[in-house]
Amino acid sequence: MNQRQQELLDRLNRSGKAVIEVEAEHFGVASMTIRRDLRFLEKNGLAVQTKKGAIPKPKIYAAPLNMAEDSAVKRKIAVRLLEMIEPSSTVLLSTGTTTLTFARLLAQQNLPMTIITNSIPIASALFQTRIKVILIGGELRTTSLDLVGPAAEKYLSEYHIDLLVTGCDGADAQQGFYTSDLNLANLEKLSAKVSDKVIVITESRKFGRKALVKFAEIADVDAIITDNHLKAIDRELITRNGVEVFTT
Amino acid sequence: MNQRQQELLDRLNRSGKAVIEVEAEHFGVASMTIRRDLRFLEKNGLAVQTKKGAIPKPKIYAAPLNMAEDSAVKRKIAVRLLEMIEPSSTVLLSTGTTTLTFARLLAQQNLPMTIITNSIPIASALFQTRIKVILIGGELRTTSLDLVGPAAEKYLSEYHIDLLVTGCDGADAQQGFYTSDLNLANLEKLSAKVSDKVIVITESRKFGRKALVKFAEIADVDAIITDNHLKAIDRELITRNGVEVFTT
DNA sequence: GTTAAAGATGTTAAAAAATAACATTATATT
DNA sequence: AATATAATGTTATTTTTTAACATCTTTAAC
Repeated sequence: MNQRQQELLDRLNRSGKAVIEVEAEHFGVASMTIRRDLRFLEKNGLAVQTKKGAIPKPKIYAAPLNMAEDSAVKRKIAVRLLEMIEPSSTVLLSTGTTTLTFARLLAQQNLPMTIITNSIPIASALFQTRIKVILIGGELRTTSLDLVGPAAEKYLSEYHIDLLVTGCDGADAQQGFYTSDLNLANLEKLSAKVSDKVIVITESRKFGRKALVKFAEIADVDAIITDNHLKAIDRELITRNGVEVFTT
Repeated sequence: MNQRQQELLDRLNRSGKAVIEVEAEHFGVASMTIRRDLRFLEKNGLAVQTKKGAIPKPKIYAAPLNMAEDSAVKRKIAVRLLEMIEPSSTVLLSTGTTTLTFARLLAQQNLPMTIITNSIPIASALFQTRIKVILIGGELRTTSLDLVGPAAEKYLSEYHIDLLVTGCDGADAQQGFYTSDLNLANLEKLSAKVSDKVIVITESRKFGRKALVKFAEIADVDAIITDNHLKAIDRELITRNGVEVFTT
């Protein structure tokens, strides 16, 4: 990378964008030269070419965080859960999109509490709040920004948790809760074991969809928070197990 | 925003990019329609139009993340370090801006190796590459997205590392290396202990600036990689300790 | 139900931008 | 200085984007 390319990259990072004609003027070179420079920067993962120029390459870790948009349904569930949280308690918040929505809500509340999680997006969402955040170490999954594996389990086994809050990929009112990753299922089982109380938060549409691995029986949990489209029969089956059901 | 635009945004966020012709095909509409949709998404701050399509709008995150831009000096140091890395080795990459620059370089190379780190940005930068990433658990610092504390130390103490790569906040050619956080210093000391080899990468301007806590003597490290503005006297003092110095 | 209006989508010609190919200039090497 | 090599500039060609307008769809009013 030559002097001009470096300065171009610096200007790009400083201002957030580069316009070919403007840069060609600034450096006193042909626009073709700037085109070649931007091509070079893109090739090296430092920039992304846009319509008439380029922008800095979006940092990789930002993208997955943006992926999980908060849906209206998830936000309602999160608000319902918030009412049930004891201030100053220690909560284990497992990876998932609904739990992430809840974490974003918590960040706004800024309560003095401790959150333990295996999700990088959740930890990031709680960054620079009054909440003390402990991230469980482990192997980074290639499918999502969270940590699982034996090391994660070992790490977690030394904690004692007041409340576990987790989501699920699938649920059945008689069978229990499912996730699509075996490693994650193991971690979830252990999480429930070290926690005094377990709450599952999930959209009602997850009911009837079984995923790869079961990580908990219905009776293993203390409460389920879901939206108001939960079928009456499912609700009946759950409460029969002594599990509380809260809807939005 | 209509149904198609919603789904288009969804696909955009999921895959990280949208190509006009591909999307037109997928939705069974004219490419002009997708152009109009992307124009709309850009206008609403949800996407940035690129050469033949668009990417999701890079969200600006907390200041500490954005400040860590790759500078030309850091990139040169990172390139120099890359030449010295054994493929398939296990490297402990400590938190820092220079180490983050190196991680970004590594992500482009996509070598089959294992990286252990206590930095969330570093772990994220290596997400979805062939590199196996292990994130050390611990307490999230409020000043930067990394993990420290007794739990982190306990976690780390069970590993054996080929090579530790770390930066520093301050350095002195006679006294050693400094950082501004006591917890981090403790972790750094332990990191050096569990590693066969230690390389410090740092900009030469850090020399002569002492920070709060010393975490290593000069003689504790095997090599230092810095830029070519390192003073001759500093270089002399370092090599006298049997420590190799590489400059860009 | 009909009809007008507004909005969305499709089509195509014109404009703009990007590329490729080659010419020229600068830089490095011997 | 001669030569090779790399970088930059120029321009013709191709591709992409835009703008303008035609057509189709939806909505709302009557």
